[in-house]
Amino acid sequence: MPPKLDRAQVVDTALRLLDETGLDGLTLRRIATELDVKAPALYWHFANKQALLDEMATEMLRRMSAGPPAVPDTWQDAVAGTCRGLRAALLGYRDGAKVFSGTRLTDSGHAGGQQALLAVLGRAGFELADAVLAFTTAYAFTVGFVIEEQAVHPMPGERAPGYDPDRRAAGIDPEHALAAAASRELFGDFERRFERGLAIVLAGIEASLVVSSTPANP
Amino acid sequence: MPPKLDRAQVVDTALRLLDETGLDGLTLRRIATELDVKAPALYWHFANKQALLDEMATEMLRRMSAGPPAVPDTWQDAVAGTCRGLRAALLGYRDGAKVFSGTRLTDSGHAGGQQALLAVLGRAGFELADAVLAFTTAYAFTVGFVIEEQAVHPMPGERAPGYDPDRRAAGIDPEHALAAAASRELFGDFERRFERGLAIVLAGIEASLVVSSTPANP
DNA sequence: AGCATCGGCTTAACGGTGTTAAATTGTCAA
DNA sequence: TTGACAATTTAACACCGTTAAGCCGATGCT
Repeated sequence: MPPKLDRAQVVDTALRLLDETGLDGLTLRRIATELDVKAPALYWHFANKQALLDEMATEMLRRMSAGPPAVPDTWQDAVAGTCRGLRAALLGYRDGAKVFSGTRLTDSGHAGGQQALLAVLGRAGFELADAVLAFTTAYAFTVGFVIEEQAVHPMPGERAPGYDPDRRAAGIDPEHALAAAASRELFGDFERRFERGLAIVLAGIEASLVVSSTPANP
Repeated sequence: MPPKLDRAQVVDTALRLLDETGLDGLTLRRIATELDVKAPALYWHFANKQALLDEMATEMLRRMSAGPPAVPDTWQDAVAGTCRGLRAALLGYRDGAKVFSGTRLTDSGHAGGQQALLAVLGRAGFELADAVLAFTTAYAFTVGFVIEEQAVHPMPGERAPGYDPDRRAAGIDPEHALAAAASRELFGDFERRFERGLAIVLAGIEASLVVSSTPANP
């Protein structure tokens, strides 16, 4: 019997469904139905649901690295490019950040991208430990940022209920005028805020870790 | 009939149970049993499970702010103190970061802490927008960091299965020697890495946002 | 005092979930 | 033709969040 299913196809469908249903609505039965198959069939290809989610997260990253390698000129470009790519990958699917942060990556294929980034940092004069510290810091910032971003914007464009900045500000004790004004700032313009936050992290890396002040592009 | 239950007590028990069972194992029936009550009773006090989780997250933060106000000398101390407090609060419970990042805070009580932090930043010469940017960046870093930290250390002290650094490194394509070496760096010494990452963010804020170099306390 | 109100809980049940065991089908090799 | 084996279905289990209806004890009104 020519197998109807294979792992890649399941992952693919599951990712497509994720956008429609969200992580909570993503059930094995629903995925199976979409594949014209009964739910237990999935257990032939995956040990359990978590294994499928892991593979989904891995596939998300794989698609992020899919583009042209984009050789960067400076280590700043390399780190920023990786972070922008990661953010784009997570924003590419509803609840992408939550799926991602809840899983263990199954594939060490992304080691390639990591390797390239570390190489660039090394060439720019970073010790290995410093390079790791630098990119994990930028990475943590990115994941944390997108998690909050997707809490407000489940999908790019649409806005989650209950996250209207003005309503939110109105609910705050008027004694805390600053916090109220801030909350208005908090829920908009994620694109810009991400870029500025990223710039902060890069500046911090430069200020804290770059020892030999070799100019990036002599 | 003197009510057996009240909201605070439910939240308290749920938080205690969270440590034992983890977020996945935290069911309404289990919480109810622990309170010597049947599951539907909880619906008298909470609209649904999500509402309970929201309140749990809020309570976590409330306990973080519980300590002495800790008036900081510099804006760096203020931001760092807040981030350290947040990390400690999230690490205080198993899956704390996941619970937290999956919820909308119910209480604007934490606006007080926010207010204080913004005030310190304002006094240090930050525009409001810059102050917000600064602390949200530090905040995003903190949340992202702890999420990864708790994926490796579900509870402080114990180590998640499958996250042994050496095993992990061994699984990596030997072509990517850098990445392999890095992965050994990646899973240890979270305390130190957090502090260094935080220092990076602070340095970045200083380099990017501090315009008028007025001393913090004139 | 008697009666109605109502807060706070229980019992019973619904539809749905992830997961397992066993039976079933189709395909290829001997 | 028969047997092995991969891939799927059928049936079922235990448990989940949630809702509806009923019960019981306290409280307030007349």
